[in-house]
Amino acid sequence: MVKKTREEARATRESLLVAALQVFRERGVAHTRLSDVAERAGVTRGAIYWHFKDKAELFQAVCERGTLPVEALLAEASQSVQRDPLATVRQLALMALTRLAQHADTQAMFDVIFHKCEFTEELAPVVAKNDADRAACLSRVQQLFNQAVACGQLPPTTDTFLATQGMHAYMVGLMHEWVLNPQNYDLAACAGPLLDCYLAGLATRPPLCRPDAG
Amino acid sequence: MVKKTREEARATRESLLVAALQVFRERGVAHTRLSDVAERAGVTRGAIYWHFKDKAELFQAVCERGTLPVEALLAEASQSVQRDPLATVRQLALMALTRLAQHADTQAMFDVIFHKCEFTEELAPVVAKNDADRAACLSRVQQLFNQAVACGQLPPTTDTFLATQGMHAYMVGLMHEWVLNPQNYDLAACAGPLLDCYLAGLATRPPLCRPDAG
DNA sequence: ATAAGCATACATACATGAATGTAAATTGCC
DNA sequence: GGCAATTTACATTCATGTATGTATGCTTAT
Repeated sequence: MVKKTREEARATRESLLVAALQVFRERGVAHTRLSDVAERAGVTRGAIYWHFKDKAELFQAVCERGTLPVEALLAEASQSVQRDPLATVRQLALMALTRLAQHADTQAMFDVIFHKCEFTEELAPVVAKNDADRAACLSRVQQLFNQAVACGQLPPTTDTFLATQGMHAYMVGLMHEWVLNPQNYDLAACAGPLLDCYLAGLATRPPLCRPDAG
Repeated sequence: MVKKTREEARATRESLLVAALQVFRERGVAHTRLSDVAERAGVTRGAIYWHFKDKAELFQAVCERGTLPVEALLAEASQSVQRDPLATVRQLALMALTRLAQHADTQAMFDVIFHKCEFTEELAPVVAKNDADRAACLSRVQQLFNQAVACGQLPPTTDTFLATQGMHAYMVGLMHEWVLNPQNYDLAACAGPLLDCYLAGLATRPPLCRPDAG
């Protein structure tokens, strides 16, 4: 039973991605053998090498499959000029956290990325993509914070660069830690209050100093 | 040249830990060959197997060597009953960030733990220790937040559990991201303002709701 | 429309190298 | 001289990548 139709081939590829995500999460990326992934997907290693050059490319595909929808969200929100920039930031962050809270695959993704993966030279392309995504996201958020300053939602002395770094760190930390133990608290329910807390801090006591700013 | 004196043996062990930290950072823990560590330390693999059972034990030793001083800080601060609990939290966090900013070995440690390491079953003891440390830290911080509520520094309706989760996430995120690119901003200089921002948020709009709280 | 031919989507088998753990050998301190 | 500290040598395991096999879907020409 070889040579499937095009649709079946796509299905095989998809099941490989799903299997890889699972096995990566269980064993860690580096310790994962492609034979395990193949077995989980119900094929042999040959199938993997047909669809992907090697483990790195497989991992990259897994990552892109997971981050694609989030990026779409961000891009969508980046289009329009917002009347309420802070609310936009809040909404974006809330959507990201909500998605994480509700989507099992997303949890698996971030678990792998945060705790089951070594970012070494081998995964250079993934690292580069991560960096680019982060930069784009940070840049967009800082834009929104700048707009927030402009329309009086944030104090005029706000260092929006630092505010953005803090915001991003907060998000990363929340996801990083929550994924470790999803039972710890109900993220979907608490995301709003958690975000509002930081945003309130920004409004009342934003970072001002930045001695090394260029 | 074999059979060193006790002091020399200790020095060998120490240099192995240093070498391991470096190589772990460069290649990632899983991809590190013990032969590389040995070479870096100027010995052979045999020396490693004398001092440590295997790579996991070596990694564990590296971790404990790095987290020991931080734990000491926390333990110290946990002793005294503080008159100004929020300031204590601030000071603890500030010390952690400052140490990270100034101590190259600490940067290497967190770089490894956050980005160059897969927490799989193989490293179960390290994971367990991490969990215990985190739990202790969170518990201590929540105590302090409770005291802060008691003495009016935080609103009486504050959900100190969530506040603690947020605080911890913030710290983790700051370290996680800053270590990726220490040139990005001067952490030692910005840590204070960044912390004050979140703490101000806690004071003005702390998380209240927690539907799933037991 | 259909048969030939080519490309596709895998499976199987193999060769290779690499890292590990251990056992034995070596040397020098106490 | 016995043991501590380390080296050297060895056996084994294991995952990888590749090369080859193969059967089927797809396409084109007639």
